[in-house]
Amino acid sequence: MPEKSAAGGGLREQKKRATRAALAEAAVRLAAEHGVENVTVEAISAAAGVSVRTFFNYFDARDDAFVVIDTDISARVRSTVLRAPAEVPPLDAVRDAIAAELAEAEQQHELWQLHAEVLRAAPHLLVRSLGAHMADETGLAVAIARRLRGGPTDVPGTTATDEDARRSLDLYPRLLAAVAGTAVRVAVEHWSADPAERHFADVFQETFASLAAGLPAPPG
Amino acid sequence: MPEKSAAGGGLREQKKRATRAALAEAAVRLAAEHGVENVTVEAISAAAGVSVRTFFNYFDARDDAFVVIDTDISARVRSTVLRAPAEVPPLDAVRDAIAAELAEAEQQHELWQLHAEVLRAAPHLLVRSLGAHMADETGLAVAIARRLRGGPTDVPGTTATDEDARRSLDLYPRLLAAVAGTAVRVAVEHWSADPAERHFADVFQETFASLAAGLPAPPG
DNA sequence: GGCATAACTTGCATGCTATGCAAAGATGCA
DNA sequence: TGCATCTTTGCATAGCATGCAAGTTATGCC
Repeated sequence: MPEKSAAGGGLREQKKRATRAALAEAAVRLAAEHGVENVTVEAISAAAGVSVRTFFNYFDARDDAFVVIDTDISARVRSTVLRAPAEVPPLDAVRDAIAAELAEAEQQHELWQLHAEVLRAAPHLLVRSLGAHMADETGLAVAIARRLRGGPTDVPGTTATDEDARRSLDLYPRLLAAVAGTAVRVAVEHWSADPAERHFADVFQETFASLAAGLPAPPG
Repeated sequence: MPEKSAAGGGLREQKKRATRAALAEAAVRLAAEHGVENVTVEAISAAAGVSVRTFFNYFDARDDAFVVIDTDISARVRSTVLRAPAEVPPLDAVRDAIAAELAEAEQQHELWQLHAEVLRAAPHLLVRSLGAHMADETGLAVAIARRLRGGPTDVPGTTATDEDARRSLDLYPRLLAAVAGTAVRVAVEHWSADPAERHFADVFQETFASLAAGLPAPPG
């Protein structure tokens, strides 16, 4: 029964963390061994030493147990984006924030490996996973929007193209957040098709480079 | 019991299309009226005039009924992309193919509107919708890849940067397909938040313009 | 037309997923 | 210690999803 990162306040809090982690870990290990579809909630609960009913106190749906390893990744991405120097372009800021998180995650290697394996065998879970992790796409969009408002030129007055800018501003953060998430997913999928060939970081950077260049046809 | 677009081969084929469409339409209408969570498979099946068991012959899961409205949109997009003149950049080809389909879809206005409404009220369905699009995504990626191979310069021999190009080629079509899908979703979401303010086509074009420019920070 | 075949639909049986409720147990605090 | 609060659990219930076998309907071939 491993604990989560920062050991929070009281005993209750710790126990909850431990239970959630135990359930998630049990789910992933069982799935790696027997295949996702052959793992029942009952089995997961038993392996974690709690009742089935308790499982559903922690997860809204069976699939969610396979999906969330670290709950607050998206929060960290948001705050990293906000802390980036003002002169860094938004796309770069998002890219670097995500890259940092991915590098971080690789340190929990073994479980992460299993997790990736499980997700690769179950595409519908991969969607759910990326959806869950960075996913409060809307949250990231808000962070980006805030970053833009408090941006480089600390805005004296309103310009002539004001209305036009505001409209763009609404659309742009949403688009950037969504596209970034998609890019990560594509990078992971492409890389995991043949993990040996290239480092993931390499694929990741190429993906974002293509985005930054406006998705031109590659030479060839 | 409306029929689908191009009336396919036999009577069976037609009936299947009709049944699937009836189920999907019933699902969306019931969801719009009573809320997604209050619509049972039984109700959908009854409204479509088939048994519950038959529902599951058409959809793997209840939620899938709310997600796919027109099955062969993606097929038409693919073929349009392939038919585009060779000198058109990939991103533009994809944009125009999708734009054409969307213009088409607006003729079924009312149902489409309902569908967007339902998805907006049910975030988890939107995730699932993503999943559905991902299936098409691979198909679109293949079309893009083929288009690139049979592209402008009809490839005499292999160049020096060959390996590099091949790696890019694998990643690029996937990325373009995925990002295009995401862009459409974002455009729809943004537009549907306030449909009166702008024409959808306008938002759509702005979205793809931002992509083509490499997602630079908007002026402001 | 009439028949054999393949495809589609249906009801039944079964097992898993998910939620509400109330009782019992664990924890935190004075 | 004893009270207030949160958590866990079993039970009941409803809906979701699949396999199977039997009944219906289209299709192709004579």
